[in-house]
Amino acid sequence: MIRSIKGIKDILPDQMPRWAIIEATAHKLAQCYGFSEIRIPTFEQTQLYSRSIGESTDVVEKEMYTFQDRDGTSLTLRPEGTAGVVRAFLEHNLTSQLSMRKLYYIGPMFRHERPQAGRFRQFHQFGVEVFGTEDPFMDVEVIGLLWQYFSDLQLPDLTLYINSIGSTDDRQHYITQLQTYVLDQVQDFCENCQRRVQTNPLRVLDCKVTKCRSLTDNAPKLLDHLSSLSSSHFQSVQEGLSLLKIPFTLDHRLVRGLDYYSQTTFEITSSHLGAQNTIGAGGRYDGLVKNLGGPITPAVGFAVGLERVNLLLPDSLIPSSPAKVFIAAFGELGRPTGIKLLHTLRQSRFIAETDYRAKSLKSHLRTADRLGAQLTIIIGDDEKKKDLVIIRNMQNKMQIEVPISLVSEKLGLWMYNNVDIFLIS
RNA sequence: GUGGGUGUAGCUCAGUUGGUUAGAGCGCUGGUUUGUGGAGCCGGAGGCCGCGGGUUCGAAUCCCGUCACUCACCCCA
Repeated sequence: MIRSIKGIKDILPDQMPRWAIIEATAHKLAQCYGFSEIRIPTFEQTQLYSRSIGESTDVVEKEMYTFQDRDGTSLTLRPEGTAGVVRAFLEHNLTSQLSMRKLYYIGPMFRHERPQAGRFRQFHQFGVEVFGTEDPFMDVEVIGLLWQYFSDLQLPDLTLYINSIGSTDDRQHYITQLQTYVLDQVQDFCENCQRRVQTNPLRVLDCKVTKCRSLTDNAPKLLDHLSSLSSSHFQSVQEGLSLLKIPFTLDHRLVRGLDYYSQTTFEITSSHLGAQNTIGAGGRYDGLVKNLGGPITPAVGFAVGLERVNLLLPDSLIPSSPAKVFIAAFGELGRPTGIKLLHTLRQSRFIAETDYRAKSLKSHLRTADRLGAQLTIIIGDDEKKKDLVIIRNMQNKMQIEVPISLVSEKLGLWMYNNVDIFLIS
């Protein structure tokens, strides 16, 4: 048997109502905040990702699905959304049309990681990007949208962490200080950190090993080394969040793993998720558009892991399925009449179903029950001869006889106008 | 890439110190007045016990390998 690829999951029908809510809420909210949807390709030239995410990041170094096109160019399945959005933004000159551009996307992303709770090789993200303003209140708006999204979906026990990693210059200065601090006692750090202090020094800060954490507790803080510009930007972000009453926690260890981030970074985690507990995260990336060959354009955005959202989504949000009608048609005369009625009802957009395999009324009713039908229309030879059908209320077993020509009308009254047709007869 | 755990019916799992035709619950299907569903009762279908090798008179059970799933490291949404 051919199985699906490791870490790549089917979303089966019973999960679809959950996904429908997750996506519908994203669309509704993003548009409410003034964002327009964009659909970008699922694969691009490899260099788009390596250049924007960063050559030495884990994502680029060992997690991308990269392959050769027939002409030899290197292509990659998108590991995240921002790079593609920026590329489209530049390619179609969305810069010049408006001074500010707000875009959102929903779709699958691909990363070759070892699967784990809340982590898959194909997963889905909802993300937003704002181009063209460095106003700290736009950071607040983006974080506010993210917070509102989770709160609309009633996800439990969330914490918002924020930090600022400053400008490129701020970081350069800070990193040398951090390195001296770490190298001073480098043998006390874990192997990973001993390597990281050279390759990606900031990540030493968010090492999970307790020994490393206590060592870095006293390390110089990035927040103390921001330029006055960066510092006041971050100050304004915090004031904005307070103004909107969005609770947040400062976390000086919050360092994003993708190279393009600058200034504000943020992350929302849930305590119900296991090891992969980040459900949404993002930040500013003021340098990326220029890096990819565009004009200097400040930008800010986030991405949400929708599988993780699904893990937290309470059942109470899933709407009950709409009313269904089942046609129990049997006998030489009843069956064709019922099939015709089924067709008519569907043309009137009733949700109607039958079971062609069922021969007896009993088996019809059993299927009706299993499908969760609210009403069953019984039509056998006896009914056909009188041009009647029986409508049975599956909840209370009440039945009425109705002329075939009036079935649609009666069903409409019962379903859409709340008329109890079983009492009136 | 590195560890730990788990692989028995469609699903959730039992299976005793190796011992005969491998079990349960749920689900599916049929019957229980032949035209009235859900509950009860009775019956039925459905398993190369993940795969390959080894030990043994005998392996679902012990050993080795392999694959898959899963959790964690790592990384990130």
